[in-house]
Amino acid sequence: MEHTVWVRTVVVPHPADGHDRRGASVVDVDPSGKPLGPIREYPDTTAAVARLEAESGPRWVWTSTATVYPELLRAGVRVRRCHDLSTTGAILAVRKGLPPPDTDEPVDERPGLFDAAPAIDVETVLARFAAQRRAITGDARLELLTAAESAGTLAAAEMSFDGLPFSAQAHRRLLEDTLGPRPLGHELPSRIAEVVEEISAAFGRAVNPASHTEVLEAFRREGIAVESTRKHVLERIDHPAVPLLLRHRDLSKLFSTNGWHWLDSWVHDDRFRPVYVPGAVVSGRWASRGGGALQIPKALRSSVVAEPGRSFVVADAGQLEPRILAAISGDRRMVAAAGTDDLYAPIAATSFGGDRAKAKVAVLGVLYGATSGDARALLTILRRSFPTAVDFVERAARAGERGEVVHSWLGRACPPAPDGFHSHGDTHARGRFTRNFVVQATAAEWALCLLAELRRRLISDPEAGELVFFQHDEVVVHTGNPELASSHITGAVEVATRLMFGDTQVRFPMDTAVRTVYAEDSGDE
DNA sequence: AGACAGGGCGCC
DNA sequence: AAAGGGCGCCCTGTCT
Repeated sequence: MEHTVWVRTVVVPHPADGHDRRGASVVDVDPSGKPLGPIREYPDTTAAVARLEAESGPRWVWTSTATVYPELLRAGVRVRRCHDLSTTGAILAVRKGLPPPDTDEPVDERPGLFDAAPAIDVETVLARFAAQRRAITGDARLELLTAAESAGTLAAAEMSFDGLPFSAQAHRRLLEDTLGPRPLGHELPSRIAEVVEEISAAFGRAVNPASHTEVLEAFRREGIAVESTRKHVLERIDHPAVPLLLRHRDLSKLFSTNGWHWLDSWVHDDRFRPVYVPGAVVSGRWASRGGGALQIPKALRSSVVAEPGRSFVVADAGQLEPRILAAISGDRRMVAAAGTDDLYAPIAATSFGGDRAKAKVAVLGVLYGATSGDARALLTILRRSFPTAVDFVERAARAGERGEVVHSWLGRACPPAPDGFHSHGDTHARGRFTRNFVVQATAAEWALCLLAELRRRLISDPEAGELVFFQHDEVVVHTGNPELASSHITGAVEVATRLMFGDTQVRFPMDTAVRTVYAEDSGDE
């Protein structure tokens, strides 16, 4: 999280020419991006980075971690710090009101179609870095945001490379128990085929349960008017096909999304290796491409099994977004509530006669912009005792409705409203988006600072284990020493909170569990 | 045949 | 238990 004392070293790998090794141009720069010496040429990028990392451990400046770091990891080379021009550039571009760049592939990494010349030269990289430094320097929050974002790109690449320990055997057992034996070719698993038969029998005719129109049509023939096939709509219908349709949906989801084909594609050597895309969500949250890493269904988590002699420390930040709202709004009573382990309890006591469920609905309504009568009424009650917190998000909502841009705590801008927004757009939807953005984006920043600090600690204390999973407000460390890993998580929470909010009263308690299997044994929340 | 939109679900 | 924000992914159905 430090951003000033290390030397920055720009590294520009030469274009790959089909050989195993490619060279690189390397030059040290000062914090403004001015070269401190000549440009050096190295014949082997990974060897050069490995040596310089061991010697001085600079902050590496490169076009994008996603394109440079994987080949270093494959060669067994890891770095501690970087400045990722791609994700930093995206943050700065959106702050200038430009639409977020396509994050699939950095534009400057795309090789020209016909020329064999370097896709990008050192001068261009130096100029780009200098321009970014000019935009960042002097803004401590933006320094923190971009440093954390870059650290996140390293963590993402490392987690994709290392993978999440996963028992293919346990997963196959789950699939066979639930779906039947693996089908051949394009056949349906036996359990799904049976349910399809039963559904057709219940309707007295062949019905494809995956087709909304066929299902709606089938109900209509039975004299049942139904507007959609959503679960909660179907559940209100008294018909023998309903439980079969819902069962079919569950089985199909498992088969098509996390079935044998998913296992073949994403799990090798008992590691699930998803592709994380840091900062791909407008709020700064990560996305994943393929494998559905950030939507691992609960049912599948019993297949996430630690290696023998090791375990997972699973830690998620409880009630993160309401606590973030307390911190950024500075609402005195909300901050006091967020200083306790269960922030809903004091809010319930203050505003809802001790009814915790009502307090929770009211707070979530504030965060998301409740529209229903019930939740709005609760929101009005909440406002009496917590006016500063409620006003904070309502101001963001009104700014959005006017077509304005809002910012997170560290200065991440939301994308501009689309052209013609006032004439065609749903101003209330935009208001709900900007209202939620200021909280969700700040929560993502807090989590990113936590991740960066935790990563830093785990690198300097290898006994403590490795990061293997990160999902919005949750980290998983795979470790042979869970007590040590837990203590680093606690320390990282404190550092992240201080970096973001200084000496705040708001607490960010982590629900922490040590397990050999990722799945929860029990419980809610 | 391939792109795209919308319904639906499940994750935070 | 609601209902709001953000995603990814699967399916069908329709368009080119």
